[in-house]
Amino acid sequence: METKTVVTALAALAQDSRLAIFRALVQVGPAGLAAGRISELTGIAPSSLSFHLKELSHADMVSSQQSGRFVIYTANFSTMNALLGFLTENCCGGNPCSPVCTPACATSKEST
Amino acid sequence: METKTVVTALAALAQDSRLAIFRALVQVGPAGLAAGRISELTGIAPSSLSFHLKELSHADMVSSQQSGRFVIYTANFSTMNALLGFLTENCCGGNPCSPVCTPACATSKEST
DNA sequence: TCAACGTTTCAAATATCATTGAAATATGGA
DNA sequence: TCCATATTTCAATGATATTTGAAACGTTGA
Repeated sequence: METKTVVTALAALAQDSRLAIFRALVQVGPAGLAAGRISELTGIAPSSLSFHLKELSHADMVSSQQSGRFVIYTANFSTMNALLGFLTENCCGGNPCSPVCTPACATSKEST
Repeated sequence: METKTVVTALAALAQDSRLAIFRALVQVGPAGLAAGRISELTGIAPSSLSFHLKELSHADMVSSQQSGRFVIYTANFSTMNALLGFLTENCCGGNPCSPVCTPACATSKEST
């Protein structure tokens, strides 16, 4: 995972509305949520929500798929895990300061 | 860990200079680095560095201690771990989507 | 085709952040 | 005490982010 990518991912999460959105999606799991439902749950106005979803999408923290007239958003667990892995990488010069493991969730994949 | 705290921590890391600073501190471990040394390693100008260190410090991502005329900065591993734990919390509604463990490093403590 | 619904785009206003250089502060040694 | 070193503060500038409402877009069902 590149530093630039990590900064983008962190920036995507470093905002009240987006963190709320992302957590809602993480907690609902792979089924995801329609944009309108996210708006209801979080109280974020549709246009503002769309802006933040695009931001999260651009950071690859969420994915979307059209379903009828709904757009379903889901958390990108693989990116989340890559992000978490990056932050603990090379901790203490690579010495085993303590057992480090990569947090994982369903649908996780490889990361660099 | 409160949402507000998490946003602050994420925002602290979501910036090129600060991520570089933090990673340098993570990799050097508990021994830490003097401000001037961080400036050398990262190429960040002293005044800018000081700004970012204050930001990281305010987010409780780093700690500092005076040592002679040097100020030694160290990564706050406990906060980092709390942060990582928060992001994986309640994943998929609390269902065991896969083994989730809290990444850890030396000197880690409790978190909420 | 038409109207309703769900979502996104756009432009403008406001707020916040990052960088710079100069000056200030504090520590240690001659 | 005086000077050099290490770090921080300050003010100003430029750049980015966030929110809002109105309008546009695409999908569905009548």
